[in-house]
Amino acid sequence: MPCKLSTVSDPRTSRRDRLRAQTSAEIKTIALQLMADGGPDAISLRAIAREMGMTAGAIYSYFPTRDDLVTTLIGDVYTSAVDAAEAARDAVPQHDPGGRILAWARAMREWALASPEGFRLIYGDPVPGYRPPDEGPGKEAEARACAGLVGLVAAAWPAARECASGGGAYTWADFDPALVAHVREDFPDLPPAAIAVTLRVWGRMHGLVALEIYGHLRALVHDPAAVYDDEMRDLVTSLGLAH
Amino acid sequence: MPCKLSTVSDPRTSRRDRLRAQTSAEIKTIALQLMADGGPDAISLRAIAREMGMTAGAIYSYFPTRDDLVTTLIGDVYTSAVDAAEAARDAVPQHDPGGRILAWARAMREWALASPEGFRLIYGDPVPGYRPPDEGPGKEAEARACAGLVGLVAAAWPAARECASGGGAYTWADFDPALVAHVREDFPDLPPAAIAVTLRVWGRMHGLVALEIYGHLRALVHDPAAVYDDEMRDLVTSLGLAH
DNA sequence: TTCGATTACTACACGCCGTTCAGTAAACAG
DNA sequence: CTGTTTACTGAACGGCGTGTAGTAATCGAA
Repeated sequence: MPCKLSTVSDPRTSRRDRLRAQTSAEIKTIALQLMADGGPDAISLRAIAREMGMTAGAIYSYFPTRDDLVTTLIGDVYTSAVDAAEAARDAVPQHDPGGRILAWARAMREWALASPEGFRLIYGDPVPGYRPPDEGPGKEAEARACAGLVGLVAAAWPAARECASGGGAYTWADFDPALVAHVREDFPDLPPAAIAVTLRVWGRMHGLVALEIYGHLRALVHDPAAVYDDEMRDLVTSLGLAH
Repeated sequence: MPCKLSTVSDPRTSRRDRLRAQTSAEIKTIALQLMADGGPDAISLRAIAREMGMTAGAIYSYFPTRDDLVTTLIGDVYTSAVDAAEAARDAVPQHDPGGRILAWARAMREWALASPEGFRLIYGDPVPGYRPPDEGPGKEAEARACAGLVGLVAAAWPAARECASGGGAYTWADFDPALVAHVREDFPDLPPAAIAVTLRVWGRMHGLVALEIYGHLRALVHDPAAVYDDEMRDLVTSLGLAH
């Protein structure tokens, strides 16, 4: 425990700063809790303040507007989701690229089912009138997710090339420069078509989960997990991997 | 033109009924217009009434609540989308099942791009706090869409069976009874696994479009259409069809 | 044609929301 | 101890969905 002798304590974390960080964290915690209870639209500054015994205006000392609070929440939630996916992937040995893809996919689906509001926050209309910013922790987490997927595709690449055949020829210029730079640094031998395959893999992992989360699947099939697993196994197979 | 002699005109469509239907249609038109301009959350009863030179309360003579209005809009929009998909499919001859699948998929994507707000209305959080009802024209349109997809899969079935291998065995009891009845009546030779394949096809068509509409793809690739087309061609191939 | 009933609509009120702003009291730095 | 920065309150503004009482027009039938 650090010394309590100095009334100023550490100059970088004064008492005020600590209280501020604590309050800021409490706001986010309560916001996530409200979202879990009543959906993303239940995140109202007044409700948060009510829960904290404060006034709505007080929150403006911490977040300049409600959308900024939501943006921060998206960053946190997205990061936790990608953490879960990476952990699940890394629990499968590298010599089983198909298994790593399955692990990633299942982790993403289970995360989405565990906190559907988080999924809506990231992949849907988060809240009325909200438009995601072009940068920030949310985009950073998305970049991590994308990089993870590229890694999965790269591990399957020699065989997965088949999957890309038939499509038009891709150039590096067809994709986001930042993503391209990342990919060419980590996987120098990968052709541009691999990014297209990665995006397709992403779409394939995303589709059934999105339908399920938004209630379009639940009424039609009793066990969406089985269908999703079939689909993901087919995906792995179509990438030329065994499982 | 029907006679204007009788002041009562047709008893089934009295003057009141005609005015009522007209006003109701105007409400929906303006709602769709507001949605196209400012997203689904721009559909506010007050804005609609303002546009019509009325008071917000007047709309309650036509729709018991705002969610009912949205539900009606979802039905209209979904129906128009399915109409477009069916028309595109039927423009391709039946002896080209792969082409019909491609046509359906492209029509759905183009419809979504043409009215992304409509897509969000159906496949996303339509408006804050809205929960879709268990019945109504929306569900009916969804049933039509599902039936259309089953038809596409059925046309590919002898070859598409491969796609279903590897997965667990499905029973009719695994799926929605209404859907099952529909399928068994129209395609008596189809096994239960075909429904699972249909749902997977749906998910595959949906995934990339959802990512694109919600802005997750646009930043990464310049031509999402090319990627989507690759994916759909791969889908057709994996169903054992040529294109 | 006239009269009672139905209907469309307005006006107003209630409670919710995000946001802003002047004022206050505490915590801080020197 | 003093002057400044900070966190917070309380009230206000406009907008929202939703009810409710009242009004004026329309309708069905005597």
